[in-house]
Amino acid sequence: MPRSDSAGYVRNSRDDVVSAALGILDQQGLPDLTMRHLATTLGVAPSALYWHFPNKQSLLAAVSDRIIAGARAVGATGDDWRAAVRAEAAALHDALLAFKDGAEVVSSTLALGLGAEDLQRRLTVALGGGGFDDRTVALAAETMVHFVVGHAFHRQQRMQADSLGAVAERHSLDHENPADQAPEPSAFDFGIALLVDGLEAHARTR
Amino acid sequence: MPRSDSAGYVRNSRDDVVSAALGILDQQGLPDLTMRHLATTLGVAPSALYWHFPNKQSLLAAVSDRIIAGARAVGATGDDWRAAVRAEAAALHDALLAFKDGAEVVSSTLALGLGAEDLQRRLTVALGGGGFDDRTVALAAETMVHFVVGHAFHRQQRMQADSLGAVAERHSLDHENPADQAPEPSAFDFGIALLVDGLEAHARTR
DNA sequence: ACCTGAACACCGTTCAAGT
DNA sequence: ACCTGAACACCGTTCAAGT
Repeated sequence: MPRSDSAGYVRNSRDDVVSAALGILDQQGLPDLTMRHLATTLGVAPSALYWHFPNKQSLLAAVSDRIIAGARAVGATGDDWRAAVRAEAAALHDALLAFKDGAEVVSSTLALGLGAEDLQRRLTVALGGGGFDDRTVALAAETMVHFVVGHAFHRQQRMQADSLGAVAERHSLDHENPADQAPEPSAFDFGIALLVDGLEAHARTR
Repeated sequence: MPRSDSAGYVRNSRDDVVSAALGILDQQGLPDLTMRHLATTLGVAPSALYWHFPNKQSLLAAVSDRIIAGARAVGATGDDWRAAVRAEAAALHDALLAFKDGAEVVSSTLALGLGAEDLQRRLTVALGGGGFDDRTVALAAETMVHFVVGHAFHRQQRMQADSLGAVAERHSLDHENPADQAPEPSAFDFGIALLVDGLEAHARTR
């Protein structure tokens, strides 16, 4: 909560800045999340932001961490590691979709190695229930991260493109059955199922 | 090949522009691939580029298409669709890594639906050899595209980060065995194998 | 602890005009 | 067919200084 200083100007905490950034991201999108725009929203000069963050990338990393932290906790699923992995992947997928351009922000942060490690960590934990060796778990988690983020990114861009233009042609075969009530499994579920099945096959050959 | 005009200034074709852009991308990286820098390299005013391309994104889409077109042709692999899929994935992966920041450029173009369809198309064709139904092929291809691009992107960013800083800590368990001679299968091979195995399992349950 | 003010060194894009 | 010149509306970042 920004407070009014005795000196008359606003004082923001680091968390205030991240919250304002998330607001701009969700309502206007990543292209409008500029340091100058963010500063204006906070009622502050652009240079003030550099007291809280050394640069824009680290701000985006903090935003990214908050997006991932919003992923719902997955309840105990008994001894079914396959269900646990699927649930964890779905929770992370939903968290990326919960904010406009969320997947893109997390993708760039992840690529730069600046944060969002919780994504990989949660999948790693879920996969741990399968009793695979550490290397297998790590590689499978990495593969899933690429798929989860890539899918969400692609989906979000498509939504934006669709809402923007009267584009006649579909550029993907994955149209998610917008009207159906009992649709076939989505492209996301399919991809995750493929990976889980692959892991089971891998386990049997040892 | 840029020619000198009778009027005294250079005349570039659309292909000249794309080639110059690829050169800057590979030698300086995506952040330095600006319209102004590109124009300077071509000996032309920035506004001249807008005769060839309506905007920067469409320029990047053309660059992206050239990167994908550089993927080596995969020879006939007999009747082994698994080998064909693995070879195709590896060829595309290598093409993305052949230019600095290549994966990032292709990723953004792909996300915006502006090009790079050849990526999906080649994997789709390779998967066709497995005799799956069309929907399965399309979804599997999409899953693989996300993995191939995501992996290459991540890897390229890591290389850049490593070359840049004396960063002590590893942020991934995938360290690619830089010195080993007969290394374990790479994270890339592992991911692809997982997907191929998953597809086979899927096929058996029909 | 948090912010201002001014500056530096850039961006992508448009458009009328030139050859 | 391809380019110039000038302009518009922006960027991220630094730094000395203020309270």
